[in-house]
Amino acid sequence: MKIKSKIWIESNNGILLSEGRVNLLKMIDETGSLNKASKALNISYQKAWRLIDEVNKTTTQPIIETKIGGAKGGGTSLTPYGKSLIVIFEMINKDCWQFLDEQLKKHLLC
Amino acid sequence: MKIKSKIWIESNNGILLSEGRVNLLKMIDETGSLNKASKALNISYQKAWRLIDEVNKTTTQPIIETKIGGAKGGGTSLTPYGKSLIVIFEMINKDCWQFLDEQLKKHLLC
DNA sequence: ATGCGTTATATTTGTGTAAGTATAACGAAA
DNA sequence: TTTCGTTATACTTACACAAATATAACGCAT
Repeated sequence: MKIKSKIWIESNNGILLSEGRVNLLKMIDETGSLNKASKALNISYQKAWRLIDEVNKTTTQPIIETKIGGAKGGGTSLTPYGKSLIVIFEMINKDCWQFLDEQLKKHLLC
Repeated sequence: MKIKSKIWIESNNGILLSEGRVNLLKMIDETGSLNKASKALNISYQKAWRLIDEVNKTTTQPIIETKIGGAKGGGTSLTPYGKSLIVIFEMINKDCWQFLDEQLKKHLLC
């Protein structure tokens, strides 16, 4: 018997952050490329791009920087703001899980 | 900017409770019939039945009692255990929302 | 015994989202 | 100026899941 949750943060322009998006951002940070990140997460580049595009539309400050062309073809990296979003989301998510586990125990739902 | 969540409780046999299932249980309690409850929630009877069937598979104690046939065709009602599940789930859900709102404020994610 | 409204299922049909395909643009380096 | 790996985007196809359809079973009441 286990309690689970999915949390996400949205503005009036759409979804800003969810678990999948945060995973993608983390992978971009690791690989320095949206293309590599999508392969690592086993999703299509197109889907990854769409997710990031949506995230971008909801924020005023940019969360990523992209470079097109060049010797290495280009790349994508996170802005400091983007990195901070990951940290905050993961903290809230972790705390939420802990909170829910406590609630389940408290109400003895077994 | 708003934080949202979906919570659900699952056992090793499948999902026990989620928001949709709780709504359905509440409506069954109000109407005394799975058929009427499904119409009230604007979902098909088949979907409602499937949901309830899954819930039943995850619990040892029964959460509903069904009657087939008879003058009024039959009906479905909640057991005391079923009613208590609703109360507990809604309490946890409400508390979770409040918790998340506090978290969002705390981290000033705006 | 027939009708009725319900529960209980299987089977078919639809639909919305995910996946796949295709292609343009870019710019540093050789 | 050609090559390369990437970002960026449109368009088509596939598929899982929801919805719809169909039908059986049930048992009280008339």
